Amino acid sequence: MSASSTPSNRAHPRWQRRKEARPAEILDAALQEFATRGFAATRLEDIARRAGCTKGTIFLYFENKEDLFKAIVRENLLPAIYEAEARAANHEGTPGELLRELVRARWDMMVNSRLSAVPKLVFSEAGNFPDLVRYFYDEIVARSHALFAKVLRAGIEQGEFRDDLDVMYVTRALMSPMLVAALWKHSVEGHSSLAIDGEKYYETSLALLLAGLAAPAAGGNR
Amino acid sequence: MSASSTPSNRAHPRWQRRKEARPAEILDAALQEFATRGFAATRLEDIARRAGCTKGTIFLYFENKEDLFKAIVRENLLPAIYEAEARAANHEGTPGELLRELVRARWDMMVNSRLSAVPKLVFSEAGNFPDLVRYFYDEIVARSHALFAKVLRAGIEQGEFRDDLDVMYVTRALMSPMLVAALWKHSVEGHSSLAIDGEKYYETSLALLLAGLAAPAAGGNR
Amino acid sequence: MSASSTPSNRAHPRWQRRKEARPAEILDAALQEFATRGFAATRLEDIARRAGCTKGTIFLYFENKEDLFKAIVRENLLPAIYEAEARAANHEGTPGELLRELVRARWDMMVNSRLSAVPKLVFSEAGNFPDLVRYFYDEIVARSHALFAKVLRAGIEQGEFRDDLDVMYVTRALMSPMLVAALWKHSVEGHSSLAIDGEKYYETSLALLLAGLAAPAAGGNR
Amino acid sequence: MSASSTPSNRAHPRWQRRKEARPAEILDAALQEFATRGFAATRLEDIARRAGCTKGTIFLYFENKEDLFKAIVRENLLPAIYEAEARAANHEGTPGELLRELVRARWDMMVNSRLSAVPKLVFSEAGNFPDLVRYFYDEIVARSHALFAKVLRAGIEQGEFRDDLDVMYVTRALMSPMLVAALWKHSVEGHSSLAIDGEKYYETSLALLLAGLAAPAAGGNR
DNA sequence: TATGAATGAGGATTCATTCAT
DNA sequence: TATGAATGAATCCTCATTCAT
Repeated sequence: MSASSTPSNRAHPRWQRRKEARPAEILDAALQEFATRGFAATRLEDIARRAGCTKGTIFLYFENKEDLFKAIVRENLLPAIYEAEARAANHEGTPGELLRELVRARWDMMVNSRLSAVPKLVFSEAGNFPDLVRYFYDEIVARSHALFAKVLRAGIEQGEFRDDLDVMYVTRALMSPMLVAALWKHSVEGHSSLAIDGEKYYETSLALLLAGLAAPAAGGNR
Repeated sequence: MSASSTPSNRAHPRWQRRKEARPAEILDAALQEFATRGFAATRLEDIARRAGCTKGTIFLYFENKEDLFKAIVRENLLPAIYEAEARAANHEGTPGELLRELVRARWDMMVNSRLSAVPKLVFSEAGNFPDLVRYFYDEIVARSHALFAKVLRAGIEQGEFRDDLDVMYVTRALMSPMLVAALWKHSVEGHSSLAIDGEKYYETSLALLLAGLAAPAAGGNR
Repeated sequence: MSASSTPSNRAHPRWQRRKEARPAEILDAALQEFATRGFAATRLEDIARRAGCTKGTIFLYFENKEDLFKAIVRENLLPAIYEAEARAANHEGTPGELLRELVRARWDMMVNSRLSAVPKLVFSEAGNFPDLVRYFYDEIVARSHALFAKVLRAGIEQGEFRDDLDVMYVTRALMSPMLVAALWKHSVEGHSSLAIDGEKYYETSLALLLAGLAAPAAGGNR
Repeated sequence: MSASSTPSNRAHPRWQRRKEARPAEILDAALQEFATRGFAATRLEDIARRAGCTKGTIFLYFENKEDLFKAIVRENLLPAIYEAEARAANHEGTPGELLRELVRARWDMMVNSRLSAVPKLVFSEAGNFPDLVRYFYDEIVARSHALFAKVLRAGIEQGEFRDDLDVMYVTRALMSPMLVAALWKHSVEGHSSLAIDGEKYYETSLALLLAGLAAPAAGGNR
């Protein structure tokens, strides 16, 4: 509408800014509500209230409830995943170092960020949205597996990692704690007083898995 | 219609009287449906159809939909957990052996049995049934943690397990693959073609975690 | 079934007696329940419980709920009304005395007997059972009016009652307290602590109405 | 469809926005329907149709069916009763004149106005809504009794009314015809052709009761 | 004759969606 | 663009009625 790129010199900046921010605000509110209650149990009115608008407004930006749901995954996930892959591609160091870094980054995305709600959602609603599962699997899970597998194979070749395990299942083992942490955060925590220390969970899991992954010492006694 | 006077050879008696079997059949059908679609999205009619009865029949045995939901966890879980604890109490062998056995038994219960639907349900519906979360935590999670922690501490004392990790978080690390496997089974699998090999997942995870848990070799070079 | 008229010499007297008493027991239970809650809000199970049988049994004796409802009025009312009319026909005395006696008898039937539930029922359910209203009106109300009117006219002719009022409306005035007393009994009383003294109500109303009905004294100054 | 751009000349806009008027319209429709069929037998759809809206709209203004029911009594009755009391307080004249006026005003409210449905409702539903009975008794019945009793006592003191009757029961006797007239109107009338002439009923009843209430003439011959 | 498990139509209630404002 | 009153399809739940026992 305006040629200017700075919002401050518009006539009605606040209102205007809101107009552009609305879809994202709604998406965000929806993500939280859906992750908390599930798709079916979430009322659009709850989302609207959290987004600071009314039910009707949602329909200005999204076809219907289902469309809103799918947009969450679409809009939230891809940018995050592209960024993650880009960072990984630029890394230098041993496979062990790279693996640690990859896991850390993925942990921060899947557990510590706003996006932690997505895995909860996908697991919970898989039965109602098979398409979503496929999408999530192809775009997130499979790509992650490929990324991790590459690093694992490099580490095996270089003798840093043990070579008696199926790489694809090692990847899954590395991912399990993240998934559980994300789910825990959006299910047990917040609805009870049963929080866990995420960092400690991360460190303990990683310590076990990476130690278990290390190639046996040269004249080793494993 | 038939000359015979015995009702049993009628093609389709309008209904069967099955007072004894009904509640369990309904509970089972409900568990599957709830785990698949979630509480809110499941229609009682779907449960009824799967249980081989009609909507109305459900209300002969359960107060309402919520009562039915809670009964699933109540009736299914406790017997299983008692049995598991009893088995553990009678075990003889090294902590390492006992730990393997415990994990295996828990895996079979949480992943391979009909009960695998329960964790899926609890995670998904935590936001709508906080009481349930607390119940599940107290009766299942906390008890399991206590059981595992005891074995872990014994192993540490006997020098079999490393002593630099927080026992409670080691327990969580051991449990993570089970949870993910159970969730995977009831979300990704069956709604897509993305099955995983449970046994391979089990073995790989355990191999990594137990190797990582082993105390460093005497003159060790870990 | 049995030629014998004494129940005591039957083979299974108690059970047998029950069989014959059932319809009446059910009708009676139904009358109470319907009068308390109304037709629609009364569940057949409540009636059954009060009658000491089960739902199914009701259908052995009555077509359906509506049939049961109509039977109440049919079976209960006519015998009572015939008896009342017979008693009135045999009376001797002044119109004033006869009127007192008629009112008293009607009061006992409509307020003090089990039948007091019927007027409550008829008023409440008139909208749902227009036939019933017509039946009740023709069989009870109209006949009563005719009976009372005859006595009133006799009293007027003999100079005992004043002659400036419409006889049919005098009848209604005489009936009003009975109706209110019956309704009160089955609505306000029993659901609150607001009982009234029926006899006092009777006496006061009658005292007022009969005094008001008396012909002005000869050289009267009323 | 029409060339005009004003929506008002469309044949049938799908719905009308009538926030202000709706509650009263619904309440009024509900009063009629409830009084006709009773609470349980009335379907919300009937009320909606009569109110010119759909079922859903009712729930915008009332919690549920029961709330709607209670609102009828709450909203309709109190304003009427306050007004009635205010009018009585300002009256001047003999107790006899005041009594006539009170009865007339009450009759108009209880028999001739839209509110005549309320007594019918209260009597019919007393068994299902004991709270309502208590409320109705305290707010309407008890207050009316007090008002009438005061006038009656004044009349007795001034020698205008006879002094041999319990004032509270005289009040009841005065009220009975009104109640019966109101009930008649909402039960027998309209569902059959059995209308009565309200004014004649009023006059006859009052003539009898007031004549009966008059103190015996000085050298009287009662 | 009596029971009560099972049925299924009916009605209250919820909430995504529409649309007048 | 935003609102929120109104809608009506969808679903839980009740209960009269049936029928195997």
